[in-house]
Amino acid sequence: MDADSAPDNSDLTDRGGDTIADRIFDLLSEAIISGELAPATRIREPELAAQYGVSRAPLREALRRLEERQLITRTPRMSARVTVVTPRLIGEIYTIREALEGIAARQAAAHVTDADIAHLRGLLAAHQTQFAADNVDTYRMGRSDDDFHFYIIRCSRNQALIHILCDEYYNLIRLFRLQHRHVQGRAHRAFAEHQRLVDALADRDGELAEILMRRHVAAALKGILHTLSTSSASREEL
Amino acid sequence: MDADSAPDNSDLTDRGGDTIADRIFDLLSEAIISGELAPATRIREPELAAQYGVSRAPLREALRRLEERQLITRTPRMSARVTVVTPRLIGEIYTIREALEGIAARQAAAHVTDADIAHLRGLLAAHQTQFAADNVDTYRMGRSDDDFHFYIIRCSRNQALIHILCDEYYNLIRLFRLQHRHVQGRAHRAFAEHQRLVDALADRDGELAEILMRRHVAAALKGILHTLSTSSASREEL
DNA sequence: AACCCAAATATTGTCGACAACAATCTTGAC
DNA sequence: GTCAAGATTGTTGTCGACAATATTTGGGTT
Repeated sequence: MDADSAPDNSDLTDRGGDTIADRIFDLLSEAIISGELAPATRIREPELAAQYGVSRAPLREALRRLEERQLITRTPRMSARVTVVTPRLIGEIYTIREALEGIAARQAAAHVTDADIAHLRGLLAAHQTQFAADNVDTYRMGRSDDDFHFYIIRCSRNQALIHILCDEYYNLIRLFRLQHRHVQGRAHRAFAEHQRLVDALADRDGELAEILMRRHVAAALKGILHTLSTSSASREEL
Repeated sequence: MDADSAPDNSDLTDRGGDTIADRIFDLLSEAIISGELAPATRIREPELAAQYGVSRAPLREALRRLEERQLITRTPRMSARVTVVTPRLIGEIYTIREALEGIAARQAAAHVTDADIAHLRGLLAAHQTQFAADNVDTYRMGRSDDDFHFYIIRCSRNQALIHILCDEYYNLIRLFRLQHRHVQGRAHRAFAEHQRLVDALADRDGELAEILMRRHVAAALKGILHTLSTSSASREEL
């Protein structure tokens, strides 16, 4: 919208490797979860194609994948729109998350290496220093790789679990946080919970890790619902 | 392969409504989970396009969605292949299923209507007569709508759950059953378990329904692993 | 002034064609 | 006879164009 003149396809054509459709998919995913493409934004294919300097064919393939992941919503002959994540959907997802990340934590306890534990402690340390510096009460959700939850999920070595949680549903959670200016004030408690979780993993205590993770997710949802009920009352209906 | 001459696009062009890409997606899904397109089959786009009498553009969009649902596996510049569901993946999926269908059963107990219960009992009756008639020991998994599990999942009224289980993962389970000639001999026990499950739902006992469903799924996995270990030993390595 | 209907515009869905890359076959050398 | 390198075929990825449908604009009516 603001940059319709410069077709910055440098990133697209330069980086050799996979196809344009795949790269556009990645770029659009980023654009959506970063808020560059705001929720409910109408997506006009020629506009986007021109913006990224590509044809509509690979763009449409990317859109089809985004639709499959619920990042955009399409109706047959009308323009697609960036998905608006409703509180109801977020509740459903967190219910699923609680169960699935619990399983992931349990299985992670069975598969973590000492190097994994070291890496997780490193993430915790980084978060702690970030707290001290920023003095901001938000637990910034990392960019895929450096995210705490992502790492634990991947430690489960369960491909299906990794796919559902990391690829399909975390982006929707991010999208929801984006919409609702989610300042929870739960960061310090979450940090403590993370620490205990890593301790359980270090002990290879899968049962405890599952319980802690389930509580952690449930508490996060509770926090979300709280901020939602206090802020949305003045702003909007559910 | 056997029908390269007759472009049976009658189904495609006639049925008005949604787009060709959507219809091809449905047809290909059916073709894959019915075995018409056997696992590991190489998918050549021009061939399929000619077979269905359409262009490659909508076909590729459909393929992208199939890839996203793991029904086909693609590598950037090479032909796609129908996914081969490994025993490992099936184990992962059943672990997820156990948790998620358990939740679905619990939530279904909170939302089922008397009409739903009646419909479920109708399904049970139909299955019973089918047993008596066919005298075959397989619990034929229905075509989406008339399937027992599908119906319960939908009764949960949880959109995200419905999407993951019905849209994304049940097809993979079907695909696995297709590959492994899954004759479990568990049909009668499964039928009894289904009956108790409906009873629990009729009582609106969510807690019990969840437990029963979890056991039911876990038992199914156990049966699969059993047939796998006894048959694959003589046939194939895992 | 508000509302409804028709022309004009814009956008989507689909198609055929071309370039780049992978797979296969042929040919030649050892 | 076998292996390797080059030519050939086949397939994918991408593009621009066209028809069908949705959206917007403008005009007319109550």
